[in-house]
Amino acid sequence: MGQQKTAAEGGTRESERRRTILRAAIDVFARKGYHGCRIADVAREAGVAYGLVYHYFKNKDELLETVFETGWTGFVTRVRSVADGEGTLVEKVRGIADVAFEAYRVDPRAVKVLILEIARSPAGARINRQTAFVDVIRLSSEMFTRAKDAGELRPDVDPLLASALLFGSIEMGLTAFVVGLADARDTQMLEQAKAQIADSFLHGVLADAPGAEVPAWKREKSGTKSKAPKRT
Amino acid sequence: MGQQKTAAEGGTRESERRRTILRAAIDVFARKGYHGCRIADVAREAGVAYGLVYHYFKNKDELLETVFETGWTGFVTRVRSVADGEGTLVEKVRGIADVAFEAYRVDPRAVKVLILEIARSPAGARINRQTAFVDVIRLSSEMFTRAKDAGELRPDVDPLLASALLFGSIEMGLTAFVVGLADARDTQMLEQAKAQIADSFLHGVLADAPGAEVPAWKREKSGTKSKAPKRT
DNA sequence: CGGCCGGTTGATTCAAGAATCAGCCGGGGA
DNA sequence: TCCCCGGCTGATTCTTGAATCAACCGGCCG
Repeated sequence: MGQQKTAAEGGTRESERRRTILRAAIDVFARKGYHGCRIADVAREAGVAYGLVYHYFKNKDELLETVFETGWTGFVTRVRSVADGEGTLVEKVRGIADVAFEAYRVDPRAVKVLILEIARSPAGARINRQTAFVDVIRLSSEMFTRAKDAGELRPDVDPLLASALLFGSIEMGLTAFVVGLADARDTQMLEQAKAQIADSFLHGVLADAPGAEVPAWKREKSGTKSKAPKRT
Repeated sequence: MGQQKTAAEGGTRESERRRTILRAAIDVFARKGYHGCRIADVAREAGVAYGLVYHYFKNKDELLETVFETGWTGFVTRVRSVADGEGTLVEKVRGIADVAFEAYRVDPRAVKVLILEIARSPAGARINRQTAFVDVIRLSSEMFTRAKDAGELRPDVDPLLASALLFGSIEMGLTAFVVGLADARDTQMLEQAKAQIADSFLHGVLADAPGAEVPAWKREKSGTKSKAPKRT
């Protein structure tokens, strides 16, 4: 490839080739799983010689590690900016769900790899993967702590656990798509899932108790059936 | 190994070995992960000859498969009996959280393997693992559908998604312990987590809107079945 | 008593696939 | 023009660990 990006531009030292390989790795990992594929598969997918993979990555594990860092840091950054930014807890929770689902919309394969191969990487997984994962939980945990102090959160809710539950919901919601339980082609459905995850997390799934004031969460979208809950 | 387990007693001496191996497999998988361990590790852990593992199990994969079936079917059975049994949605949700956390209390290692190695087994995962996993979601999804018809569930909530979210919450809650984010030694904490998961899922995490009636979920311990909608 | 038989052993075999390495190629500087 | 250099190639080597297998117990039955 003639492309002489070279160091001249200083910026992204990352050669085109390297990125191609990374991209191929994501696709292959998503399709056959980390353990279920060989380096040769990645090379073929990238249209590159076997050895070149090793030119850019020390070994197979570093390849996965890089896929992880690439995708994860972006996610963390966005989540952080939401969690640490201005806004009510409700907005922030919605914002975080937004970030996650947007990531999925943009690159479902990458999200699949993150969820399937890394979030639950087997115990052996050295390095920081697990750590990084935990970091986000902590990050959002702090958000909840602040919200709690502000009285936005029920006082008997543990922030750390709340944080875990939020991401658990998001992850499993996404997993439903990843696994094919729900049809990801339907953008509509993505939107709805995102909304419901935030809603359920914030307000619960129960029909409103009789006599309780009906909150306005239904108004967010088509407020059509807004009066429904009222049971006897 | 000298230890002749009094063969005279007849009974299940044969399956005794098998069970020993299975137990060892769970422990080793939990410690080093399926891919991170060799059969030799399992054999050593079980105090058994390498070859014997292959006498009882066709191959490494069948070993994992068996661990899975053993643990999972028990779980599914319990969940089913709760989901299909009598009771309000609130009780059932609590019941399901109960089942999961009890399983963890009884055998944390096994739960760890189920969560880490199987629930999210990489794409390649043959057989029904993924299917079985999806089945529970469906099972509980039906429970939610019924609850929805009975007016217990908010009408704008999708049952399938609700189901995914419930298990997502439970799983991530458990993961917090598995990963060491929370201290599992503290039985107290297990109880609290369990309660909060159900509470959050049912009622949300938000502080009550001003003026709304305050339900009694704060005292999760003492028969909270309070005033949930009566079915039938 | 002897031979059969199922459970048991662990060294040996074998395949997969990770990692290496001896070069090739093409551009650019001398 | 020729040589150097670094990205690039892919056959070869090496490691790992799964799976096999021939032999070994020790009870039990004939």
